[in-house]
Amino acid sequence: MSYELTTGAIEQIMTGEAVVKPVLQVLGSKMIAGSGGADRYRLLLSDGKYSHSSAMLATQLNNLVINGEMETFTVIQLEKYICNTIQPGRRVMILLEVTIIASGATVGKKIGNPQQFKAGQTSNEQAQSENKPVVQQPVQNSRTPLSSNMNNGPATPHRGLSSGMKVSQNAPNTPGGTPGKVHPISSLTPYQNRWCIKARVTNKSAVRTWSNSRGEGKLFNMTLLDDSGEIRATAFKNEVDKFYDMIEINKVYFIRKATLKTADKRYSSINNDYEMTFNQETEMIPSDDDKSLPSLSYNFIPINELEKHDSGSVIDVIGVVKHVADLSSVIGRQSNKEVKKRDVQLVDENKVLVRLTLWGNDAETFDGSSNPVLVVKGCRLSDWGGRTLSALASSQISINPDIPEAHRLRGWYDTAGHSADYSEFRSDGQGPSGSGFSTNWKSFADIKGMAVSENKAEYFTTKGTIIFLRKENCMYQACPQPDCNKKVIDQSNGFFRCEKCAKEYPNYKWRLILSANLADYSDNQWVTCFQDTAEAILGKSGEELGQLRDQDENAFDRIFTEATFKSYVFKMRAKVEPYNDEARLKTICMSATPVNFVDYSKKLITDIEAMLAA
DNA sequence: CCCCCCCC
Repeated sequence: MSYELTTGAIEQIMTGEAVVKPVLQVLGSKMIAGSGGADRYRLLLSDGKYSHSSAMLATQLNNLVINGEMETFTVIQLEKYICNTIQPGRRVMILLEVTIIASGATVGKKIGNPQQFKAGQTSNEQAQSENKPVVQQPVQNSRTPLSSNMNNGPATPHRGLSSGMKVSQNAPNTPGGTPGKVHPISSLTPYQNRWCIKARVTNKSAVRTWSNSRGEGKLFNMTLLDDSGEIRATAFKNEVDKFYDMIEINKVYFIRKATLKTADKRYSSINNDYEMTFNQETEMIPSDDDKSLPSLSYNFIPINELEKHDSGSVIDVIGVVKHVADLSSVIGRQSNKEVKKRDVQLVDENKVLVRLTLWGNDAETFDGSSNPVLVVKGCRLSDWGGRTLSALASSQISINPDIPEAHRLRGWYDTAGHSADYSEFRSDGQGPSGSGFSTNWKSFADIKGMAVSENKAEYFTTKGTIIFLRKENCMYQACPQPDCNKKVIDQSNGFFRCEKCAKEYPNYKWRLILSANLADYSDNQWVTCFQDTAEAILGKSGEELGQLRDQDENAFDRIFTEATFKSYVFKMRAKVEPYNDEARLKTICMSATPVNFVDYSKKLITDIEAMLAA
């Protein structure tokens, strides 16, 4: 098998031309030790004609080298890169995203007979000597909305790079700096440090304080927008004092000398791969309002496309409120506090319905009569029951906003949408979702590989078999009060003391807490079964088991033997919890239902069909 | 350097 490289790409890139997704071969890599674990890798790349060693791997891709996926002779495709001029005639490529086309072992040899590329060996080298990054097309594409059909309104400022890259307005002279050119937000990367943007502040959070094992402090976030894109910025401590009061939502500022880093999509819906952190050097200077700067930016995900996005990510959504549930409340598992909630159903033209949960004040004050158009900027996407949405404290919620998308949805709903049929998300391919039948099929291996985030429980369903039940300590003497299951202390005088009720009782009840090792097709897992599930698995009540243990040990043992190697559909709750300074996956079995083989076979057939279609 | 956002 031979692999074709993009011959001539290195020369083109090094002379400032944008080459879209070139295919190159790795001929070597070298670690450049950095401070504080910030090692970088420099690569020798070849296009078959020329080789060049001025290519740096973005640090988030370091693992590719560490794992050996970039060994010598590997053929790669550059999905995203930028090329910066360090000094006239000296360019450095930074690889931001690569696809491995073929491993070094598979290729096994150097392709072609590449010569070392030297700056200045071509005629157009002088054309590009400005210190301005040349960004190749796919970088720009990555910023265009995923939902183009819903993003063409004037309120969404995602223009092409050519207009975004215009360098027309000068930043002001400041005591601390020299005049500079205004850069588009979309061109900012962690790999350049001399830039100035002119942006409108479209959102500004309250000041928040934190305190954790790494320290404490205060911070606030803001969103900055220009006609090329948007970026999230965070200011901490001193910078909060310095900037918080002077920053006003909707005003325009020149900003420079902040730190750029890779954005974490779990925490924001801002359409940018990077985010900004203010530092002691950062300058933010008010400007006259520039009416050419847009004032709103949404990256709406159509409801039927929510499945294409990662569970846990933060997204923007727009829909008509088809149904509003009554206000209700739940007890937070973590906080143990009561929280108000309200579920609404959102629909759009694609005829898919999704549940959105509003919390706290948003839930209490929400008026969904008259089927308003609801816009939520920054709500969390979850895969509970297929796909559901949950508003966050940071979500910006707007009812019937004056934007084109909202007007279009209004017209559509009033004419057709109100009487249309909608499909709902479901993760199991069977049974109506939203009717307490929600299922999130995942294997034990899936869950272990997901690195379930702390504080957030993952609910999932798997078909598995009991392979071991621990008889020891599977039950305890509990407080006889109906709602108190606290363990009692035997006073050895015929009374049992409950510390929670601060009372002594002449009796107790048996409660089960059964450790079980379950196996599914992928892996096995120790799980905890409390009263109801333990009774279901053992086929005996806690009281019966308690008596049996004291009266007939053989019969007691037999119950465990007989319960072992039976299969069930298990509903589980998995969560990473700290345990002696280490994070452990704690899994609780919520229910164990005998396998309905007709239903389960149907599910398997659906899964197989989906695999074949993919 | 935050990043919790709750329930099934």
